[in-house]
Amino acid sequence: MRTDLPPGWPTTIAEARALQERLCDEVVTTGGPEAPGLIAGVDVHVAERTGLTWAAVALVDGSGLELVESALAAVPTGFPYVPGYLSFREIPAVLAALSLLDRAPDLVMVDGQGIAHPRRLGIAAHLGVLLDVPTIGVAKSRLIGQHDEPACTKGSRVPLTHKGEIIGAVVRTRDGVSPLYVSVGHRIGLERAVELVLATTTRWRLPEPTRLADKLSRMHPV
DNA sequence: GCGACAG
DNA sequence: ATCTTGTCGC
Repeated sequence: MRTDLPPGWPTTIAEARALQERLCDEVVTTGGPEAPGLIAGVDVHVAERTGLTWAAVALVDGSGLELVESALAAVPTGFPYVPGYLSFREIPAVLAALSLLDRAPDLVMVDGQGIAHPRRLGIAAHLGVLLDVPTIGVAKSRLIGQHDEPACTKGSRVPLTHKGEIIGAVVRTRDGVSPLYVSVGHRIGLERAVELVLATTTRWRLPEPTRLADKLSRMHPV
């Protein structure tokens, strides 16, 4: 798995936008692992006080959903939060954390959008292209697109559309909780992405890989 | 010009 | 994301 930060990493919005417009053609929106043996969940926390961006990775067994390995890494915060450019703020830390894993994941679930993005390259899609590994975007709120309200029961879903395209699905992962925004990251189809998110969700709103990564990231040293 | 806006 | 305790609900 290629976890090195590519040379010429953008430092300005203009450079970042140019990179997104160039990389979006490399995203593969079909396929997906049938039964992923190892699924990684990633989450990031920015510590304002220390100027550090922490990334946590939770590697979960695809069948039993138990935690098999985890990693935590910090990198100096190098990019501001600008809607549409989240990857430039979080990916450096995420790659650092992924590089610490002993085993490579068959699938990565990212806290954020996949192709449900203005230029179809949200953080999950961007990370997938860099790693050349299947990824799914699992966001807690909407960035772009319109949709109806899904029924309140677990498993209910409605399409998320934008400019006449289906860019994701709004999925109720538990009865009565606010829905998740699931979108294709890389090397997977939307149907498979939604199936895998639901299959890895147990008793909480977030699927296990992402939930465990979130819990871990809240335990960063400082 | 005005409002929206992942984490 | 972050600031932040107790509290409402199942």
